[in-house]
Amino acid sequence: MNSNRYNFKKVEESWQNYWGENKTFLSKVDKNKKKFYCLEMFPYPSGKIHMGHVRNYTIGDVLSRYKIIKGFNVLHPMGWDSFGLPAENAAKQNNLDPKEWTEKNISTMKAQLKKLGLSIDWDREISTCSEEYYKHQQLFFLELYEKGLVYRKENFVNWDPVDETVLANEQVIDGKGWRSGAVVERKKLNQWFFNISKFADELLLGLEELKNWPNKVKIMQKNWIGKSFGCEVDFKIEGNPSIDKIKCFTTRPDTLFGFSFLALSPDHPIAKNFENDKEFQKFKKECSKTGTTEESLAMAEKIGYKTNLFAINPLNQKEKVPVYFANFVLMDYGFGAIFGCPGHDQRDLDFALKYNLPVKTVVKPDNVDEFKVQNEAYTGSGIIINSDFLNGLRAPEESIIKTIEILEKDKIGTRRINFRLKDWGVSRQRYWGCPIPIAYDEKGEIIPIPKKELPVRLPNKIDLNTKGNPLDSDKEWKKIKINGKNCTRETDTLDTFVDSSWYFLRFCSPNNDNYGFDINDINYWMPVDQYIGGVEHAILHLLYSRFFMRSINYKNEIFKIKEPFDGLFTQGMVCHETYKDQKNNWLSPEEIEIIDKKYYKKNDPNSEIIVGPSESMSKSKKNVIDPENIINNYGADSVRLFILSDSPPEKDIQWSEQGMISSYKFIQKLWTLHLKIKKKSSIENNKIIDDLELNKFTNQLIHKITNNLESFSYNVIIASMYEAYNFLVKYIEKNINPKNLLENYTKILTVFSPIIPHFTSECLVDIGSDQKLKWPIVNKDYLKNENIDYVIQINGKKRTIINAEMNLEKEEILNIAKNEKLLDKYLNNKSIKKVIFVKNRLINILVNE
RNA sequence: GGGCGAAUGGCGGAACUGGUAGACGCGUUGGACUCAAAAUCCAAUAGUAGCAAUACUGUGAGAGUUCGAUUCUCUCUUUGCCCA
Repeated sequence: MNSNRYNFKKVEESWQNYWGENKTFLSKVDKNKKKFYCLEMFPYPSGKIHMGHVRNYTIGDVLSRYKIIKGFNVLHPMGWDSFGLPAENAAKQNNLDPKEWTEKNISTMKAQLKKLGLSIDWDREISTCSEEYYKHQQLFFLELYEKGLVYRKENFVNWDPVDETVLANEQVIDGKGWRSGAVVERKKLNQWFFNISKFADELLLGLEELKNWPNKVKIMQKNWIGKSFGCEVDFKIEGNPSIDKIKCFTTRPDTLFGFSFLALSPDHPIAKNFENDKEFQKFKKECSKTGTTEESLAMAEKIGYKTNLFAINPLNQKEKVPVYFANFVLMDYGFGAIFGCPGHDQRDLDFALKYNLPVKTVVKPDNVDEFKVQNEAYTGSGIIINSDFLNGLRAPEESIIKTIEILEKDKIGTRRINFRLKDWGVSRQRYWGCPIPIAYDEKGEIIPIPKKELPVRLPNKIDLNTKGNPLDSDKEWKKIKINGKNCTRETDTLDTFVDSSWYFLRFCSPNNDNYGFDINDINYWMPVDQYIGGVEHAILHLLYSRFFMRSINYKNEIFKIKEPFDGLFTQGMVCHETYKDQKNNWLSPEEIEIIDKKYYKKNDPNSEIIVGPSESMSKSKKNVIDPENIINNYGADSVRLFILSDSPPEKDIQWSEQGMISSYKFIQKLWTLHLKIKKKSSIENNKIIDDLELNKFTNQLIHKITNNLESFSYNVIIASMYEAYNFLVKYIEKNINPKNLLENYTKILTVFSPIIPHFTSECLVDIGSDQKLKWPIVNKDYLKNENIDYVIQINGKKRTIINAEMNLEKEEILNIAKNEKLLDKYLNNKSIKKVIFVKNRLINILVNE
């Protein structure tokens, strides 16, 4: 019996070797074939692959393999997003070189990915930290600089005063540095920016073309870009002769008569006038404690500082309201100044209630006579009231247009479109990133590094334990002579999002030495037909990539691509239960054992374990399952099968050991079935006619699996695989036609092959099939059944099911129903009012009660 | 605080354009094999009542549209994700 067991280790290894040696997945430009570019988001080489990778790359692999069998010329590459902070941190901690650390991780992870049996063209492997990659990126940077899409300006960063370093947003926890614990300050620094906002409107419009993107991602990007229509309004200021007026942006100029204060960002230029005011300084410090994220601003209590200034209502030049600095006004949005209308904006209302400012109602909902805003701002539509000459206008549609007209006529305001999207700050004060190819002369003027001197290489030996930016403290590296002039290099490196903004182009021509890509390759392979990755990149990475294509395309005759990703699929996370002991320490699943449905710490029957909810696998909660162990124990096909089986790919999946084992057992059962089929199909049998039952089943199965492959319903495919197994186990017990069995079985193995490629390859060879797989064509005749179930409803309630011929007419079904004894009690002595008939589906008989 | 989703047996989930709710898997229960266990195989499995045929209830809650709603509309509850 043991000899009949399926040896996944042997089989999987031999097929992985076969694919590697024969370069089965090598892709070449072939203009006679239709291309398909399948790309999964490339991993950061953090050390080992995790279950999220397994899921991501399995989904992509199923699609790639399916498209290959369908006859497409498939490009399915893999690379490494290998610059970034973790390498620098790990290097600091263990006194290593980030490069060595990264390369070691890449080789580990590559070996792990290969064990999954992915259909990847490894000849196209790239790594963003390699000179071969980043030298092209530096050239792009210079080209963008020449086109005026890159500029330098001062901007705020999170500054850790103890470590003397700039912190990324995720390194700021509760307003403190993650490492030092020091209260983070806001500091102004000169930084490089990509002019993404230049393309704001185009990026917004482009979303409409992306038919194969999930709606939610498009909505997120739309909100991120945040186009709003409104106008800028000048408010005359009294109280300080040097301040004449303040410009505000508003989307609701029609509520101007409801204004009761003017609020400025603490960073507004006017703040200079208050620099010496101790109260203001205190207030500003208080504001800087609130984080920079929108969330923290929205949640924070609204605080303000009242100035001695007053603003005058521009519409009637009469009303005067106080001017405040307020923590909830952002300098980056509009002009860093808003007028507060508490009646119709919740934030303004919160502020007004706190500082006892008047609340005026200027919009009244329809169908209400008396209306006054109390504790909740009214933002809905209605009629303008209490607003002098605006009274009676329909808000917001009519009233906004009308008010802007008036403001423009009186030259106190201008129609204006505003975007929330800010320019992309790409400077990072880090070592492990792509050096920015810029230098400064002795006067501080910007001197681009001459293109022929690229790449600007990172220095090899560097002390990472200095305070501040390591490159900045490398005095030798910084020195450079350009055209005989002594210059200093830029010591910031590029945000790693720049690296990932064009890597999909590089995959098309990974070995092109003189430029980042070859235009002929791009024209064939791009755009990516299907991009697959986590939803956490829904905004930044995808938007930056879309921008980067436009920035290359800008003032460029040859490069035509604007949208890099034609199709997008965002997969869910892999989750696992969390465990804690009584001291509140996290425990990993390996430390747990379950006896009689109770959880214990291994070898400790007295321990009590608190089982927490299933959450996304993370090292900090220790609820991680190591894919390599699982692959070693159960094999790649079983893991692939399980990771696809339990949930739809776009939703979260719960990791379950039980589920994993059952997938493993299923592969074993399939093997047992395979051996039986092989034996059965080799026996001569005098039955000659094709077996209708099997042909029907196979064709319906192919039809179902094909549709579900197209719609990413991979979990339903697995269900169909079980159904196929259940069917075949019973079917082969019958007296069958061996030739027909073999034909159908080959087709079934073919449609299983994207999911469990090692297993099906082995089986196909075992039954003498050649290696050239062809996706079976469905014979539509077999999709129809002669007999189908008709649902019989009486007054809308299902009463019985009748199996009868297909395509029966209403009267025929009605007659059958009338003769059905079961229905007598519902139909006898009743008159039929109406009959609803849906062909080949149901009949609903309405009778008088 | 805002934006966007989701809610179906004990659990994960399925259900074409409104037309048999619960496919498939896990778990559970019973049985076969075995000295025994594991493994494997067979059967049952939404709830309530019933020996059964069958009947009633049932897709987070409440309403609405419809001959018919898991599916469409509105209100609410809970929950998840995202916010440089």
